[in-house]
Amino acid sequence: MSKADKVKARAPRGFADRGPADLAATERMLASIRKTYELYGFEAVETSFVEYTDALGKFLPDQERPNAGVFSFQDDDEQWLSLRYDLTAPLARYVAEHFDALPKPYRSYRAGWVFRNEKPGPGRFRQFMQFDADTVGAASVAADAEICMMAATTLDHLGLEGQYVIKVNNRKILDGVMEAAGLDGDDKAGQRLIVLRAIDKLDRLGLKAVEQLLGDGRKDDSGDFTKGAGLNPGQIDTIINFVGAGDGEISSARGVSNVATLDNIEARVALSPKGLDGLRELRDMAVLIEAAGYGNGRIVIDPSVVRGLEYYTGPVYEAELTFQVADEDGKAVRFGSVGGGGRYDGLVGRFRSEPVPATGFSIGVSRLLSALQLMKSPIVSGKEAPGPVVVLVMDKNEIAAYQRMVMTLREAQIRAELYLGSSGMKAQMKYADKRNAPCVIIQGSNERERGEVEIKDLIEGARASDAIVSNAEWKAARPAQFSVSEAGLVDAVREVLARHFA
RNA sequence: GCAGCCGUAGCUCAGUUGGUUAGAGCACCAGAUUGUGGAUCUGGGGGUCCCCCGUUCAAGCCGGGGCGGCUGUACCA
Repeated sequence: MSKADKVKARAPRGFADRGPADLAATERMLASIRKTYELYGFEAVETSFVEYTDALGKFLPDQERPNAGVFSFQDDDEQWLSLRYDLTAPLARYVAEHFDALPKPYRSYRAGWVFRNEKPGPGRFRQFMQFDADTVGAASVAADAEICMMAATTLDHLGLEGQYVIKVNNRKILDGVMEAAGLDGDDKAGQRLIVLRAIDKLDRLGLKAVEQLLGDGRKDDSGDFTKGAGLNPGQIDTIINFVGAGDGEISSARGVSNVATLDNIEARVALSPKGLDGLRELRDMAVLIEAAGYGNGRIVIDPSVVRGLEYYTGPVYEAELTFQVADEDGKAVRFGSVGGGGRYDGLVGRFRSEPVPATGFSIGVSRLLSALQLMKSPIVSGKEAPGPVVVLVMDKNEIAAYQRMVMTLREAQIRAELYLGSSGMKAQMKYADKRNAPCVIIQGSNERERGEVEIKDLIEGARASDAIVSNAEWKAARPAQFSVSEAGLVDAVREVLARHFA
């Protein structure tokens, strides 16, 4: 078979493999998050990767095929199925399906993979992990406040204290502001969407760009033109005034108290009744947040937060990391949002006759992990676990004896393996080195006749090699190597391990 | 989707006005060392020069089209 006929080995774009170091780091991070969620009284639940597409609400208006952003396929009865694209819609399905059996309010958490068929980029994958917590069946903003505080606590427990901000806004206020700008009515729905998207870009593009996007439009660096919302100057003023109510400039409204921000909004914008309703909700939340001690910089009311554009109905939140680090090339990396959420009072109600209020928060696990890795957090960069002890095969006729040594080590709860390849001793040493083996066990005919085994401490040996220049010397010295009786194998290996991993 | 930049070995890249059999470093494998991971030296494997069409005596290099990657932007429910 010529090489041209061979399949090219490559992961599909937007999908990533994960090695042992990443897996261990992820596991440590997830354990910390899980512990916090449990502490807050949330219970675990898991739903399937695949849902009926209509349960996700992802059919296009023509009702014939699913939205392009969702991985979908047809069952043998022609029903459309989709890979879940978040954990919220499936939870709504789960709660509706088991409504009678669940305690209300129902407080649950879950971690899992979600899939989006979108253009991937740095830090953006088509398969990624989210870790959600939701309270279903509680209409009170106390539930929203609690979720925000738990998000803050979670990041605190991950060692990010003082390096993040949970930003809070309310979709009702956004609607109220747009109504105040004369953007109410069904015929202006498209325009409202453009306005929300423009506000959402404040962080990334700045105030000037947002103004352009609210007006005629904006030309970006590549020369590409984005059509704007076409608002008149008065309308633009109303929106910009509102967005700037945090600290008059941009989003991270540090130094401005939440109450002051709310007063600002009220003073600057003649909100509609719906907007005032949202404002009152945020005031209630601010009181709870203040009382619990989260008021001072950890949870901040920020008028520029928009979040996902469809199912949110009330308070929305976004967790943003505020520090900057440089990547391997020395370029500054902005993490942006590592999580977000909000109130979605209509989602469960799609399955039931009565409305079911709900609110939740979602952590982007993959993105948070890379942030923690770039800032060299101890949670993800903990000391690497030692590899297995490798028993070398010096004599292929004695494999049964080597296998017995492996079993003896395993029975003593020591990670161990027999070298299963076919190469010579040098290659076996290289193998053990690459496996991070703390030591190797060597028994050739000489040792066997004496009833002994050689133990070579690879960590100590590597250290000793620094001082040695010639290979002859290196070989002759056999650094960090000693001989024990076969019966003393386990004790000797334990001693080596204790030397390095006590 | 739109725009800009870029496609040569597993990785990073060199390759003259178009001219023999396309190179380097790193990585990998082996030997020097019949039983010792480092270092050194020697050797080796590995290429559809992204693909197709065209121009030419001759294309990695020139032209057209396609595909892929990166960046920005849009979309992100």
